[in-house]
Amino acid sequence: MKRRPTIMDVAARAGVSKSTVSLVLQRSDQVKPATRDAVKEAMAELGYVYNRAAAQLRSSSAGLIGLVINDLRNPFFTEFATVLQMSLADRGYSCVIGNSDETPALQARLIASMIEHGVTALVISPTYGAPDDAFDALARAELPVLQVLRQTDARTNLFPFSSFDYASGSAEAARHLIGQGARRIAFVGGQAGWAITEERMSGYLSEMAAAGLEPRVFHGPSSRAFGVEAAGGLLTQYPDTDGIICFNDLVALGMMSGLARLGRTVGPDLRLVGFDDIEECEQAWPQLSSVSCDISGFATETTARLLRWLDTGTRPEAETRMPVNLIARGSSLG
Amino acid sequence: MKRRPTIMDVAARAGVSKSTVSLVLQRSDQVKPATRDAVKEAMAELGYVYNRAAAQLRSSSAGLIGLVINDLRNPFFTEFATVLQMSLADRGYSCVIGNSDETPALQARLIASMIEHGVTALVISPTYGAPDDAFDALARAELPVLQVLRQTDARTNLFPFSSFDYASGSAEAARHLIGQGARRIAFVGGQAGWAITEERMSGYLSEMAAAGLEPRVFHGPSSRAFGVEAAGGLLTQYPDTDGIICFNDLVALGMMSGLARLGRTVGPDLRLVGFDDIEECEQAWPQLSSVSCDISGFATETTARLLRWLDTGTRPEAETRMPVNLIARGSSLG
DNA sequence: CTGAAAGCGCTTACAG
DNA sequence: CTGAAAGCGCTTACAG
Repeated sequence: MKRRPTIMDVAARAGVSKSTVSLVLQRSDQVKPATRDAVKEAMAELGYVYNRAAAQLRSSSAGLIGLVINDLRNPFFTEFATVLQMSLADRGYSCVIGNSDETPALQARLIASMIEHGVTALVISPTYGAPDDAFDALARAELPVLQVLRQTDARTNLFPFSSFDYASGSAEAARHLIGQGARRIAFVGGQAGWAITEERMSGYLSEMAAAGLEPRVFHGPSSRAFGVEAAGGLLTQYPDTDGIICFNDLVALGMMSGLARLGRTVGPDLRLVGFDDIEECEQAWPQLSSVSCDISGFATETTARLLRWLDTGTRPEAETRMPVNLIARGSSLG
Repeated sequence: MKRRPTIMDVAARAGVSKSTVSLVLQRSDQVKPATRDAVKEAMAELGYVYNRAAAQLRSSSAGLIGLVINDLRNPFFTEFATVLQMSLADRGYSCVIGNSDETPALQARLIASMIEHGVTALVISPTYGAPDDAFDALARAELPVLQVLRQTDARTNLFPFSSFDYASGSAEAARHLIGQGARRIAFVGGQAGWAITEERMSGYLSEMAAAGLEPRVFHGPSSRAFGVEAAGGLLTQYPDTDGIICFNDLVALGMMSGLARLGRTVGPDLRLVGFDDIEECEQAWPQLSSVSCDISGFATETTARLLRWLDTGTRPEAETRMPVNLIARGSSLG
């Protein structure tokens, strides 16, 4: 276990002081090019590796961003986390990541651990059901924190919130189904009481009311398994259903599968719309109509918003909503 | 921006020296319970937060594990990464994570950045096509490194490799299809030339040869999109195909969808088997037969293997294979 | 443009 | 069982 070379070793080899090496490391332009090159050569020769822990101790920033996600297995969040990690890596930042698995206790531990690691900032898609003081440790640490996709802490002035305009998305989906002739339209999925369920349902409820139609709502987990199971439950209770808007694509895709199992086909008699427009929608058969949320664009925008905050020191606006739009496909057309 | 309290502050408040505080932090049992409680109380009162960067600088370990994954969007790897992260969190470790996206240059940058962050160890499911010296930086850093799911560096004595026994899995799948009466069986998916493709195909090839049957192979990306597209290509070239083994479930699920689009149904005339047994197999209709790899068990086993290495200092055996087993479902039965 | 010096917040022998 | 001291590898004013 030989000692890793330090800036002292590099300095000695390059014949400069360690301050100069440090300046080269920080790409300072007050170092003469010739000196810089000599230092870089010495680094290469010695196999020098930058020690971020030491740098962080002194300057209190290690280029580490914390990422806490409520459900990393859901492809919607996987895509968000992956694109965010990759775009941050492009800008020289690393990511510590944690799946809170919709569990407040786990989320609390993850947050604490990321603060200990001295993350520069935190991006969190929070778990519902956590105590109101869940973010207090973050406030005390005076850490830049972005709430994304879900807002659980009301202090959006402290923890800016960004998401999609879900309400108008479900309104568009409802108008689309009504326009296609559907009348007995159900909303399926989404945990009762979650703010995001309310948001994704609100446009449906208002459009149904505007059209004088009776809503029918089936809440449940946002999983494929629930969709499969809900197909039977829904058709038992409301056999005449002719349109379905699902809380998300997983539920919708599960529903398609559950309906197929019951011998029902999705199409003119039973129109189906999902939410999120994950990649799989296009590959399903029939192709799944969905309210498209550009999650990859949202992730790069999140990176941009965060780095602007870190660079300029000005907090982003309290709430931002990215537009969504319905992609109508075979499951609700024809 | 007030200064965070340090162990000095805690020591002062508790009326002990900072060494004692440090010992409490490390759960040393040479501190008298009464003293320990006093220190803990002082910490709580001051809102003390452990500074891992400082600890790491001194002791060169921050409880950070690096995780480099070739394709984080593939649910098989997502599940692995998620379970690994969660089981490591259970043991007090955090994860820096990076998606190399099957890109050698990205992988190299991720590895370098993780070394700079001073990770305690690295778990990598590597990208194919990287230069032979891709792992050299890791060897120089003398970092414990586990190659998982794919082996790209031959030095398994340095970088122990663990994966599944894919060859016997595809053999079992082939025997199953032959037993069900299929004779014109194709293997679809997997990039030509990748070791993992060879492994997953080898059992199929040997069983076909043993049964005196002609193999038919369609290589391509391991994605759902490829599966959709391959359905047409396969049936055009070999319309009489009566059995298909796919490189992974994504290809198989895409294939199911592509076949449905062409008006073909999976079942007695065209039996289908996937690989990995991701959760979706059970929810598809017909349910998808698949070679089950217990990826979640593999992830917790990886955590155990890694921590054993860190705790005892003895490197795990050079190669480990977890058994797999075929789960026969509707797509290949009846 | 470069160097000497202090210090970030811990851990780790070493005394006592 | 507890304390005093050194040092991990950087960055950051401050001189020159």
